[in-house]
Amino acid sequence: MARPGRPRAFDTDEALDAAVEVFWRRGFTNAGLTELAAAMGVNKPSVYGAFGDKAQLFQAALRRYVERNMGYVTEALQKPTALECARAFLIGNAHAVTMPGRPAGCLSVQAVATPEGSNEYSVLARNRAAIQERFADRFRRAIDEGDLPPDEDPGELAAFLITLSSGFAVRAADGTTREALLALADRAMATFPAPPSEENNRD
Amino acid sequence: MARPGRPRAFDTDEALDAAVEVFWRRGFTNAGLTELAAAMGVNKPSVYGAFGDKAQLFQAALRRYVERNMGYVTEALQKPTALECARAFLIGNAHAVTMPGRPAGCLSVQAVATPEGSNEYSVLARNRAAIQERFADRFRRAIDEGDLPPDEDPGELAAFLITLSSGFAVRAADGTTREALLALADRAMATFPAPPSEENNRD
DNA sequence: GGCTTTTCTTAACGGGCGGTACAAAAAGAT
DNA sequence: ATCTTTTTGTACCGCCCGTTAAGAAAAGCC
Repeated sequence: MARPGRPRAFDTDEALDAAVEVFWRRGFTNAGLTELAAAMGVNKPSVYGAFGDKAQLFQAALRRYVERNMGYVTEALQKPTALECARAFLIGNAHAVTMPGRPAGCLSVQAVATPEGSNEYSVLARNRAAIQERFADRFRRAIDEGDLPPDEDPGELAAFLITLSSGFAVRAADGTTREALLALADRAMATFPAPPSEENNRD
Repeated sequence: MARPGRPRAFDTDEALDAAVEVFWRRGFTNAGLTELAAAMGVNKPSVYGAFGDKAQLFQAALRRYVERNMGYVTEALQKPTALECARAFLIGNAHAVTMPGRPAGCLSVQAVATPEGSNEYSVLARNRAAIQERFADRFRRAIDEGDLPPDEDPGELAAFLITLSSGFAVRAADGTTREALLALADRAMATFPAPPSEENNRD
């Protein structure tokens, strides 16, 4: 089982969690390798040994961030109706960007100011686009199921949600409270289109 | 009139415009002084001579950005009704963050990932908060003028607009088109509360 | 003409950045 | 025990960062 060689003296997942925290708080460029290694409780060469260079570490951190702090996205997508789905997403996002004891805002948005055209930037943009696409798919299904009006634009509706969540992330980083964001989520949901007619699926 | 000493060989306003462009495209941390000076068409010591250090240059650039690229805020605030005011702000913002030939997004949001607690960060956050407060004041007046329902929350309404505009900036930086943002602005305006009753001011 | 003042250009400064060479240390393999 | 493999800690690399020292150049002042 155990491979030969000196065993790693630290838990890679715990170290990665620490890296997530630093990138989340400081963004990609501002997070220094010395700072990262210190937060991870590890020497710099060990970081390179376990994760590769800074760019690879960032991508690993982003993946971990998504799976540990963006579970609300998948949960929201599983709600039975489009309306519940959208509401759960906004509420989940408002909570995620205002978690007590964690950095305010969203790792993905916090790192907007990475060098343009860099791999880091496009990874973040693609991440947002992928989530948007999942919601667009969900809303297309909702139209098929008669859960949304057939003339509704599922892509635009998804874009609306992602745009709001990006805004939430910026405002949370500015110090906006969870309660204020939840109130904004409520307000935004007032635009959400009602089903075409009550309990009338057209299958 | 003319002071003694060798005259400055460049136009400080033009140089500042070039600095705005760089900060806008790259954010505070990613914008290097070598890069800034080159874009400004000036040697580094001249930058220090004319603007002070990087932080002061950034603040000067932000001030210029506000007065040259955020005129739509003041214009929107002068609209006769709260509804027109809000709509003009969102449409103006959608245009501003998608100006052809200029960086996508907003300088103020692009620099979110400045070191937390730094002067640069708090200057940006205060800038957003100040704009939000101007809209809150405008909406308070609208309630007095019977232009908004008296039970409406002017601060929350203002926060909603600022949050949307922050989201617009992030999405524009991601490549979202002006048309798509304008559609989102339309959608958001659907939530906007109507006046209490038609053409009925209560003065 | 010199003298003063200001900006110009050139060339560098210390420091922190991302990244690594090296050898000691700790495990399995034989 | 000795060899091989992998991680560890230390100490360092070259580079680019923001910033500045030094002196030449260009204006007004007298």
